[in-house]
Amino acid sequence: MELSSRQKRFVNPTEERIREVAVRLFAQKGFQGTSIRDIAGETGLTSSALYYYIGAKEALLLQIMREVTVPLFEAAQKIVTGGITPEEELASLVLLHVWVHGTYPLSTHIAHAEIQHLTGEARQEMLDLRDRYELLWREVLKRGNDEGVFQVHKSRLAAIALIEMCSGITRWYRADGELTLHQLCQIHADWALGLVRATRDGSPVRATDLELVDPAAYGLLALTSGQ
Amino acid sequence: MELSSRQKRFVNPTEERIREVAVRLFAQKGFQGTSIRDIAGETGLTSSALYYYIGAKEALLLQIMREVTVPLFEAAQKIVTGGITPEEELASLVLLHVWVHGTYPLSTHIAHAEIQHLTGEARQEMLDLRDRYELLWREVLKRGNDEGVFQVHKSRLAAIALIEMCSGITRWYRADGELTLHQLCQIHADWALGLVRATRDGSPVRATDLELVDPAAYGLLALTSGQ
Amino acid sequence: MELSSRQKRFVNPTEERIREVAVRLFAQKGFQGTSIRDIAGETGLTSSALYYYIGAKEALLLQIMREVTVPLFEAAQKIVTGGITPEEELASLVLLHVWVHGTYPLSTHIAHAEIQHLTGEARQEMLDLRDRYELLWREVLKRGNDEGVFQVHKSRLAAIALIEMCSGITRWYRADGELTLHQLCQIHADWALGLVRATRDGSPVRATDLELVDPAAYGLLALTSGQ
Amino acid sequence: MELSSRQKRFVNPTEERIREVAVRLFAQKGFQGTSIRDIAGETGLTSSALYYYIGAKEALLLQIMREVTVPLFEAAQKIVTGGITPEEELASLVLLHVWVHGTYPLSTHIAHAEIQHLTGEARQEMLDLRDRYELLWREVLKRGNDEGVFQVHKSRLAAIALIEMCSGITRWYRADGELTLHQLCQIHADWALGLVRATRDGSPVRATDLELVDPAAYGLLALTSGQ
DNA sequence: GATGAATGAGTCTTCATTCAT
DNA sequence: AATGAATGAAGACTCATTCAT
Repeated sequence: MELSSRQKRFVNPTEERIREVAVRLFAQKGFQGTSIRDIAGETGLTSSALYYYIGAKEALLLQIMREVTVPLFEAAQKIVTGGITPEEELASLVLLHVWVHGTYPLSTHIAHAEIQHLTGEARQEMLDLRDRYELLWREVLKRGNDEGVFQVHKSRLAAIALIEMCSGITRWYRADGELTLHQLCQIHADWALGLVRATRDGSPVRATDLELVDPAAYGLLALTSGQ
Repeated sequence: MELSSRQKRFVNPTEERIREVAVRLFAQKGFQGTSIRDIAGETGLTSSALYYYIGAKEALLLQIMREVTVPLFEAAQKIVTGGITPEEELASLVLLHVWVHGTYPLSTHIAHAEIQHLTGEARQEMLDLRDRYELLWREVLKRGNDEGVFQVHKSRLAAIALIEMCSGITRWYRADGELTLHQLCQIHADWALGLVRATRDGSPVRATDLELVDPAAYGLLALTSGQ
Repeated sequence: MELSSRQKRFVNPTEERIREVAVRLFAQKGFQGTSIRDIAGETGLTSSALYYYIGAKEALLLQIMREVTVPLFEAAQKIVTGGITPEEELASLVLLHVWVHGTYPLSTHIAHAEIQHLTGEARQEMLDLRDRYELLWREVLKRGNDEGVFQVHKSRLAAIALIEMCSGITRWYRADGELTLHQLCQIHADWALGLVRATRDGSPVRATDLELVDPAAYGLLALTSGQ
Repeated sequence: MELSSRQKRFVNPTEERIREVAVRLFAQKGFQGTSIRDIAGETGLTSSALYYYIGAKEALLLQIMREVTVPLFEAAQKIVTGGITPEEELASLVLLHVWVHGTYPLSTHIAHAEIQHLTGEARQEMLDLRDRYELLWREVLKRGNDEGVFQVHKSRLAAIALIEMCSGITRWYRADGELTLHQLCQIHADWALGLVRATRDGSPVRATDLELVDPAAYGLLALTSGQ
């Protein structure tokens, strides 16, 4: 699934608009449930004009997925190589994950739910990325376990369970709730530390004990759409 | 979404076969991605024959969803009214949930992922059921909190987080893995107790401390398909 | 290119009508120049009804091609194994070819001109059939040469040249001309004998010298359409 | 079908490149099967740039056809008015035809196969040219017949048959074969003389008996593309 | 219990072409 | 001399569904 030449250039207002609409519709009605004409209609373009920009419906899906999963993965990589304790790493991963999923609940939901509708290389690319992302979590769990800070066997399963738990937020969170996204991040981090039964010096580690960087400060995502 | 007269009767081998195939295909390719002809083809029926049994594609989806969510909800209700401690209730809910999701990963995945493709009353029915199911968990959390056994505020959020965590298993579990489903249930129950920071008499509650009924013993689901 | 199950059955009036129309349109406007809607329109069917019968546009083309090329090839095979002289064989092949191309000028023209629009196995099948057909002619030429009846080197080239010459008739012949198809067959046979400089006992062989079976007598083609 | 002002100028490297690509693609995939974007892609131009040069897709086809059919026709005219014997005329026509078709197999194939995709005047122009070309052959045959050199009645049919026979070469000939084009020309001329049963002074006329100008010497075609 | 035939609306996508710049 | 953006019509094909039999 190569991007058409048009797509390689820098962002362009029409492309942005298309992506915005597509993200909204894919999230609402699913990839298969959204027709090219739906997107064209809400964008104010003809469906042939859409093809000038996107090349194929699947390419649009891939683009939307990449836009949110690639930066998430890269930021997670940086956390893991940062010379901090396992509990800090885990909490940071949670903060990042929840922050990204809370900031871009639609795109992240799509990235999670529509992989099956990619085909060929594109699908493999996304599956690989997901696997590598899970691996990062898994290694943090393993190290925490080895150092006696966590008590969680089956790190692969636990990684999946933790990620799923943190992704649940996309199902209900919208920016105008009573809790700030920052608070939500903290709460989830604390849950994760509880789940892995993190203890340091005999007493449970709480999220509030840790000094963590607010993921908003990373400025890591310059997404123009994909809320 | 009324069931056609035919569908009210007791299970019938052809109907079962249809549901089996549909479950497999819906899980694999999504509801919209699966055509009536796909199902007919794999069942060995004509698509018009299918209509004799199912009435409409959406009715088939609803049936599949109900078949797994209704018994799950009813069993959960029984747990909650059972006069046991909050930690036992929570652990039992987890056991039940993981056991059902591990036993019927395809159907439960569909019930989770395809609600958006139901319309009208059917959709509302499923949304309500999901809400009421979440409410059961939420109340357990609240009681645990009130009794000082759990430390988890935001019980609504925590309920969702726990349920999502326990549902992650459908993404990878198949019956032939190295862990038994029984072990998986225990592991998840322990994680849940950790997450809510369950303590009794000053020390953390572990799943192994509790005497719980094996959900397999409930015999609660007589699903004929929908693995 | 498998035929859909529908197509395997015996001829059916609707299918026949479709094939008739398709043959006429493909011959007139080319395969690519003919749309499914064109065919549907002239058949009085909707384009979706068409798909019930044909499965795919390419399958329709393949069917039309097979219907005329397979019987032609099989009849040619019988001629070549018939224990007659090379000049009789050659003349018989010409008679057969001209007769088939005169009787079904549209289908044969399509079979000749549209091979490139088949893909995959279907294309290979038709190319192979054409090659094997040419081979039959070639072997007749070679044997005639070996026996000193013909003087034509480069039998492969000559075979192609002869076949092309005899196919030219599809460009102009329609049943209502001043010449009967029977006369046309004879004329072409005589040309072919001249081209290969057939001589027997020192004098040129003429088509009228030979006793040949009228190909109409073969009753070989039961084509219902495809004139 | 008027040529745009741009096209009337002398050949230009970009135009040549376009024609080269178009000839290759039209021959390979047919006129309708080749899109303007295909041509643009292989030329390295945008499709709008193409329009600057060609005006319309059909004009490109007409150009390609003219480029090869007009010089062929004009050269044939010169042969016929050249004060030579009918057998020399016929052989010369064959030499010319085979030489042109062997030298430009793609363009000649297109000129033969895609007439139906021209419309209006352009189509008429090409049909007329083809008819006038056939007429030249026909008159040669008639004269040969009248003079008792040929024995071929139905000169119109024979003309078509001969032309088709000589055109068959485009189906397989490429410059790198074992036979030179010169040899091929001779062989075809000899076949033609055999077909019409040319005899002079009681004995068959063979191509090698005649002194003929090598068509390559005419220098008649200054085609820049269209191999 | 089941099917062959059919439909109308819809699917994604490509087409030749235009035109302001 | 060339292009980026756009379009409207059309392309092949699939959809869920119906209904007489």
